[in-house]
Amino acid sequence: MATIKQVAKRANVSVATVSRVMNNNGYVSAEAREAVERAIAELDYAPNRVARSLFTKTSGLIGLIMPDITNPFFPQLARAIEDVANQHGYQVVLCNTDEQLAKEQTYLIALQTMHVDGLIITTNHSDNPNYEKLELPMVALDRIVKSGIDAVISDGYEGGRLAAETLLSCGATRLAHIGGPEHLQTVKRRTDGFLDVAGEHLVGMTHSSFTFKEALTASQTLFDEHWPFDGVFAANDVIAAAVLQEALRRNVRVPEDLQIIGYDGIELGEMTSPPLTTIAQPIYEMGRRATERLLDLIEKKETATKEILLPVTLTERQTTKRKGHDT
Amino acid sequence: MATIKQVAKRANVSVATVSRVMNNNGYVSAEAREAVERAIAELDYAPNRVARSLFTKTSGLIGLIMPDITNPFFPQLARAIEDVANQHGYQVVLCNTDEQLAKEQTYLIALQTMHVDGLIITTNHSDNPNYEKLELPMVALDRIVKSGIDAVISDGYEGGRLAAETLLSCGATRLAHIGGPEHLQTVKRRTDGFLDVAGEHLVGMTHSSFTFKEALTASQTLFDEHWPFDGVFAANDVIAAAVLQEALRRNVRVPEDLQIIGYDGIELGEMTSPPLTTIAQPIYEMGRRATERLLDLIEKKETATKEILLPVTLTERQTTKRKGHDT
DNA sequence: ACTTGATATGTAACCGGTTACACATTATGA
DNA sequence: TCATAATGTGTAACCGGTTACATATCAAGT
Repeated sequence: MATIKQVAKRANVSVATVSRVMNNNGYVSAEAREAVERAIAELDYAPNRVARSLFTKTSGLIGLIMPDITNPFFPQLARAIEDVANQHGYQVVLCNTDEQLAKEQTYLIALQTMHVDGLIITTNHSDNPNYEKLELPMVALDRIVKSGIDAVISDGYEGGRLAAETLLSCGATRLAHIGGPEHLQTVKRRTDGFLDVAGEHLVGMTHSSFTFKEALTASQTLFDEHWPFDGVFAANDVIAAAVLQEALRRNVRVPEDLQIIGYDGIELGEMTSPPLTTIAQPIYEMGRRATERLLDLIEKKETATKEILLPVTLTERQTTKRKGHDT
Repeated sequence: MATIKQVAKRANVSVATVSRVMNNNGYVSAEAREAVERAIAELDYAPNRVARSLFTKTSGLIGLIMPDITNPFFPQLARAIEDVANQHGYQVVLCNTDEQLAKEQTYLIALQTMHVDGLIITTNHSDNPNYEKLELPMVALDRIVKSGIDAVISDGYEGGRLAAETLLSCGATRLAHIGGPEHLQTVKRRTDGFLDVAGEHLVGMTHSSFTFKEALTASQTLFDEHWPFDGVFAANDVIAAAVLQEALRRNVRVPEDLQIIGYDGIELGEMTSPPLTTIAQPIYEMGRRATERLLDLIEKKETATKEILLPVTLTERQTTKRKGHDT
């Protein structure tokens, strides 16, 4: 890799001039510029970002902290983030924390010492003190961090309500629910919304983590302890898939005998048989907005904290009956 | 963030001594060491990786180039890679190329200028010349790059054979196949293995990309043009899920009337109803091995090229009939 | 007692950029 | 015509580490 010094020598100018044409600032004569550009082309020169980073204290790196990229909700988010980061010339560093404080702490230090320009956080125990003392632009995504940190979330409460309303308007009368991990506020809101509308119709409820295995166990518990019910709202699509599988295994017909609504709108929902009706979050959009916001924080030095709340929509597939207009 | 100079001043030593205790090399007296350690603790000092990087020309970063993290095969791979990288003090930079040469090229330059220590490549047109001229340790994962680049792959040919043998030994006699993208050698081998064993029994075959939507279209084509068949081998689990969905939609019973075998062994396979029988690649293991190999290349300066071929296994779930020993 | 090697530490050069500053030269306006 | 501003360019300091090299002390060996 050529260095700026080599370019300077070849173009018969000083490194300062080369730097000026690279960064397009300061005065440079037309001839000098041309000479430098030719030298750059000939040497296939690209400036060393590490060196630049040392001086400017910006790295073009953004840290992405998530619990586990393996959870099917996150890849889409990561993709959106990486896409817009990349469009703006940033790269993203992937960190899986498994929600372990110790791992988070280690990553935070690593990211800090490598001078990332900002952080997107899709994980945290809401009591995690690590972030607040960090002096880095950051935005929480699908999570709420209590102090003055920007957040991009979707309207879980409304989503929960929508799920209940849909189930009810599709003829379900005995509702059940499997909630998600209780420490996740954004997920708890789905449950809150659902319960507020379900009211008297609720006949059973349990909780599960977002792993399929546990969701299956939770589903079994739900069936064992609360059957019969004719409408289930699951806190995410993975859990919904588990409910569906368990229902089918018990020869319960879906949607005839039991209607199921999931949450998230991940691709998995299309792949089950029958495909899942779900409350879809605008996942890609959430990632995009979060990253754009972060870049604003980084580049425009905005400071006012903002919470961006995105709407959810019902994606009707085949685990619910058609309501209203029948085709 | 404190600098080495501040630590040195506080400990009443020179920066060289601080550096020596940080890196644990050179001679340092017990008192000096202790003073430095105290200063480090008091100032909460962590060395600036950018500065270190500039001198040492190593960054502790490895670049991960994949087509699309959104494709459910890749998150597990990414997780494995990130895990072992992290255990060795490396971070990973995520790059989604969509298999576009231009994007790859851009990433390659970006990664190079930020001095990544190595590359893991899970994508490429086998004719891509970009990598060969790069002087970076790298290993191809689930892909084969023709020149002398290390590769970690699983035994697709054997997997294809195993799929056919399983179908046959479970009583299928009319076999069909949906292959993957034809430019992917590792995927083509699955088809080769399958065809070699299926032989006369093959009644239909088509191809599909790895998106669910296209797979669904391909499935429909298969049914429209080649039905009846009683055993299908799909080139990956996403395609298998599509075949399953289409079969069920046509009221074909699985596995009674039609047996289906997928490939990959991703979690999705557990979540369909019924869950998919599949040829499982040791995905996490592949990611792990690739990363370990890369770190060897980086740290031990190994040079001999190696191709690591990992075995696949049959994961029997419920889209095939039980063969042999009935429980 | 004197050479020699091990131990200990500081100074300064270096990595490859950016930019403040000094110093020209040329254009502009009074 | 001359003061002043705009333009153009190079030198060197700086970012925060690492390490070669110089220097000094001390213990061991002869």
